[in-house]
Amino acid sequence: MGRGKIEIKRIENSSNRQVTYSKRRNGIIKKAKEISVLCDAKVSLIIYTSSGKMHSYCSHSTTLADILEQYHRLSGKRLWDAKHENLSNEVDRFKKENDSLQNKLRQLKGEDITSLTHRELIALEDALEHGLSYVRNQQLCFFLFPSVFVQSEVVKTHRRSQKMLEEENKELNFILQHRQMAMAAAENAKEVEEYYKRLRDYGSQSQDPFPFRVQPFQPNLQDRI
Amino acid sequence: MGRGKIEIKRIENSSNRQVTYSKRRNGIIKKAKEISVLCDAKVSLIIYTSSGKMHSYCSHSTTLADILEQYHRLSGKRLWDAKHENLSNEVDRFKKENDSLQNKLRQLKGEDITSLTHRELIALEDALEHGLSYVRNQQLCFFLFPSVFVQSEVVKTHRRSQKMLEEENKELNFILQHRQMAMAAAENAKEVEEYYKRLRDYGSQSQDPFPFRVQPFQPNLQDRI
DNA sequence: AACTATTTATAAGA
DNA sequence: TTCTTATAAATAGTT
Repeated sequence: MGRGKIEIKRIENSSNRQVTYSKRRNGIIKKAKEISVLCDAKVSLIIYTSSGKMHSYCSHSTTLADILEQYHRLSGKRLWDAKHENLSNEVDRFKKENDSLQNKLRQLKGEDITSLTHRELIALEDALEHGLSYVRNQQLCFFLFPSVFVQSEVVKTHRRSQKMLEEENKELNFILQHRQMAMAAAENAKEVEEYYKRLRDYGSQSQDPFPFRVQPFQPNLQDRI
Repeated sequence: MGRGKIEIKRIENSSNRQVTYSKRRNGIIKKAKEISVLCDAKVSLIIYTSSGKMHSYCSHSTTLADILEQYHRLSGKRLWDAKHENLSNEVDRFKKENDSLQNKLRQLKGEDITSLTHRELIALEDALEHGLSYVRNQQLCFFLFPSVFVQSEVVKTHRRSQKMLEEENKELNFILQHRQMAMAAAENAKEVEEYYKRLRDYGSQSQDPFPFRVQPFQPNLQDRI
């Protein structure tokens, strides 16, 4: 219907295509209206091009949702099923992942570990120790460079120096203790001799034979380094 | 278009209406096909009468579900049922929870912690330490009762006794060190006096003034308890 | 966007 | 329903 007959195939000229689309779209929507009125039919028409513009027609006194509901009932084709199923699967997937993550978290917190094998326990311990070392290292970084973005190389280097510092500290503390003990020992040399004597018959006595006057060094001092 | 012009209003004669419906339905579906081919358009057409017969057309290479999906996106009108929306929400919820769990896990592994505050780091460290103590405790249980199902009460009790054991061990080690020192000090009393003298002018010398003969106790001995 | 020659759809009849 | 056909409607190409 027109000046010439056309073959029904894609119109390659874009503007021609656009014009034809516009004309025929109006035509088809008019037809849809007509059939819905003439024949008391329910019609839903959705039409859009690749350019994205969408037009739709839905016969009077119904909604698209109604029509789709009917479609669903009459055709038996459940439009949403595929989509629905996908979503359901997705939910399941996430649920499972969630459970597994929760489990891992609980295990890292030391809960629910009675069922683990020895090997798994060791792996868990390693993971925790690693985490702890990173966290402590980060705390140190935080303390030393509160406002600086700390790069991992710096972190590593720093970590090393931290270890060294700790070692040094331990040594220093040891020497300090050593000296304190030595000084105390010197001052209490006589008393020490007495203790020494007592020491020899230690074993027959149940109470501690060493009410030592020397200041005892704190056994947990190293923990506080 | 026909032998006579007709007014667009409901055709009251039922069989006429049926005939017209049939003819125009074919017509509109043909038009839908044509526009979809000519203009590269996506078309969805659902049409049915009160008598219940339904016909639908959907352009090639798409499905009705696709088109409705697009409709949803372009029009913003929701066609899904409540169930669907629930599922969508559920997926979102799980996704978020998952992200948060993943994040926590990463942090417990010591990753992504540069952005944490000091307070958060301390909490993290505490969590790791707790986890570690539980895991180590469990390892001990594993070692002690390899084939027994260990109930949590037993674990707790055992943990307590382990703590006590550790304390006792520390004390014993301390006393041992103490005595070793005392014995050594007594034996080296004279030397000690000399050291003591040296100690007084300590500060002018750069090298260690205390080449102590007393056996140094191992500073990491406690670590090995 | 309007025009119009032509094709297409279809109303009425069989 | 389907076929036929006269005629209304739609529209391709043009302005």
